[in-house]
Amino acid sequence: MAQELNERSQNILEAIVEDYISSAEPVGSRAITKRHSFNLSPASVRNVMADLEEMGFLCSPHTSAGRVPTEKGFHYYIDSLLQVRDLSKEEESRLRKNYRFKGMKMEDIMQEVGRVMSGLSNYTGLVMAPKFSSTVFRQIEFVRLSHSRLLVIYVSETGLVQNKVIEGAPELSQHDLEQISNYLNRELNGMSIAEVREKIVQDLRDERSRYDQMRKQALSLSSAALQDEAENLVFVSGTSLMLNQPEFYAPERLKRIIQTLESKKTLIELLDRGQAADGVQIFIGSQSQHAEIEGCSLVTSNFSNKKGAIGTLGVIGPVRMAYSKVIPIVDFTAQLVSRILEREVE
Amino acid sequence: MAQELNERSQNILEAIVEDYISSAEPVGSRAITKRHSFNLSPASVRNVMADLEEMGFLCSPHTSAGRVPTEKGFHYYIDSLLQVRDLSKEEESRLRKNYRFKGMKMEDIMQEVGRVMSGLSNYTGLVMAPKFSSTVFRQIEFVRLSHSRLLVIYVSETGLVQNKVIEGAPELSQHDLEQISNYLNRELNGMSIAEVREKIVQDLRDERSRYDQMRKQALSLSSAALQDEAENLVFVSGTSLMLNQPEFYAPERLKRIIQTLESKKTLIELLDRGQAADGVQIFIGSQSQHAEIEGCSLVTSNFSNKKGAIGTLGVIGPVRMAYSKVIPIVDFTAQLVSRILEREVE
DNA sequence: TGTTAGCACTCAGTCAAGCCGAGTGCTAAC
DNA sequence: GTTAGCACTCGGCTTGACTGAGTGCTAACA
Repeated sequence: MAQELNERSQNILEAIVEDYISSAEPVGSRAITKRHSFNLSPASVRNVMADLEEMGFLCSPHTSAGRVPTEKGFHYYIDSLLQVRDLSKEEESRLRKNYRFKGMKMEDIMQEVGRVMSGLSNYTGLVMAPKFSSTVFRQIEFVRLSHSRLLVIYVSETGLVQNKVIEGAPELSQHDLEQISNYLNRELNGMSIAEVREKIVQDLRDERSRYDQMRKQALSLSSAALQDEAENLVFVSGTSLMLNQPEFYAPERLKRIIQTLESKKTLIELLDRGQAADGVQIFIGSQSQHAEIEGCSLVTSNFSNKKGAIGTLGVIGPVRMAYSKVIPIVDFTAQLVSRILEREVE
Repeated sequence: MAQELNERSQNILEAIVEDYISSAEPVGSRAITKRHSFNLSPASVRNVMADLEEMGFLCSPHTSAGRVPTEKGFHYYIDSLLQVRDLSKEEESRLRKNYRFKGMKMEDIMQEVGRVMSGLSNYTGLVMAPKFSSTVFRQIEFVRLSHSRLLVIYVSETGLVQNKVIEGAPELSQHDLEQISNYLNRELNGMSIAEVREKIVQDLRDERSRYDQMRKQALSLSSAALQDEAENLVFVSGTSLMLNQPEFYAPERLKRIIQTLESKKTLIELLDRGQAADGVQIFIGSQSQHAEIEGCSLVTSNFSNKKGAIGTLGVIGPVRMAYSKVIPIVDFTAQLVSRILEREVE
């Protein structure tokens, strides 16, 4: 896979990819020699381009139309040619100025992060909040809504609030509920939801719970409340920016993409895959293995706190994405959000 | 405005509007005589069409292109020609089958309502939850997130959960907070948020609060918590369905529309206007007075419970909307949601 | 007097032909 | 190894002819 290219070929491939990124049009040999000063004639560039095409880095949509980088070409560009420099202090602080989180609850922060990332990059922003089960339990409250309906509210350590309605349990009074929540708040303090789930299963098997009525009720309530809880919260910002991309200007395609952004199911799968590894991840085109976002690339990074709550954020756009601009933005934002989760920044 | 039309003109106008709704193409005289059996020749229809055009109900995009209803034409159609029959029992129950709300929390119900409405109508669904200030207070809880940050959670009587982070108040212990929430839960029970706000202002002026420390703290905390709280929750479903409409297939237009659906600000204004009156409201095209959704119509209806919490839901699509199908859907859904708010249906 | 057949006219859309220009590959000279 | 030159390709644009859907007008008809 990691074919060797001599320096000239590398330079020309890089030039083609960058010109294509900014123009969305096939790049011709003359255009290259004009925009970049290689001291080479178009004819020589053509020779190199022919080689690159043979190696599979480029392809031409038709005989007389210049070349377009293939996915392989983009891969090579990203892996070997693209130099992402870290942001300078000034750039960082300029970026940081876009973010205002003071006094925001968790969902709003996630929303806002997506919005800003999208605004800075000019592509669609995605944020997946930490899986609920990976967050650390902070507090649970019960509110009786009606005779048979009970609202359960959990708060995670990071301030993420989840709530759920459960049916049944009409016999418990507000007083009982308070006792139960006090008990649970004491018992479960500092555990992750995943651990809480485990503990509940164990405790329910435990001998003691057969005799301690309150304990038993508490466990079965929280068990019901934790069942099939929506695991993922995904925030999408800047859907309309997809319309800036000329390559998406086909009715059916656009519809599929917008549907995908709307339904969030595919997005969760995509972001989950990004979560497998650390640092900035890049999925180019077909790598994503989702036909509905064919022609899209995804740049993601994880954010987390020390307690193991992991979320993922990123940017989705055309394969022809301005990676050199997007990567530092995603990288920086992920770090920033991690610090927010740790409450080092407010 | 309410011009008189003889029966023949009415029939022809109705036929044109309906043909145009289903085809999105200008309607010609021959097409009319073919699809509907008026026992009239195309030539006679043309005479009538010319009159209708002169009166402003129709217009022709160009000399040889059939006629398209104007907004005025649509108005007349809706006001005088369209007969919306109520749903039959069977239809109702068929519609009802699409909805499953059991065990859902309020936000999810709102989401789901939008989704189903959109799916049934094939247009984009909008739901605006009752203004927070119009909901009835049920319970308030405080959770300390960090030294200086406090999470406030309110639950409304309908089970709507709102939360907010407030800064400051580091001196209050968890015990203090419990006392305060107990106090507030007792004092504010059954009041609407608007009333709560009023009460807080009055009470803070009240002599007693100067001497009662806890009372004072409680009041100032809840005052901070209620300040500039996001009033409106809007749910949009089926954005991608906008792409089904051929008339929106222009880059800039589509972008504006999707942006509008995304930012929600304009939507709130629109839905607020719908809230002014009871029953199904219809805003046709320029009536909405928002250039960014030029060419769109909006069908809305309010839902509410007896305690005065009012929300609005509806459907947005092209002016050329299948009103006869949409209106009963919106109407029925609004009634259904009202009943859910009253907890007559679960 | 209202209805309709007939006719001339208009105009968007389609299709083919032709031109243009951007781009290529090959070859021969430097 | 580089490059100038040249023949060739092919998509995109323009042009013009044609088609068909539709109109308005007029004159004849019931």
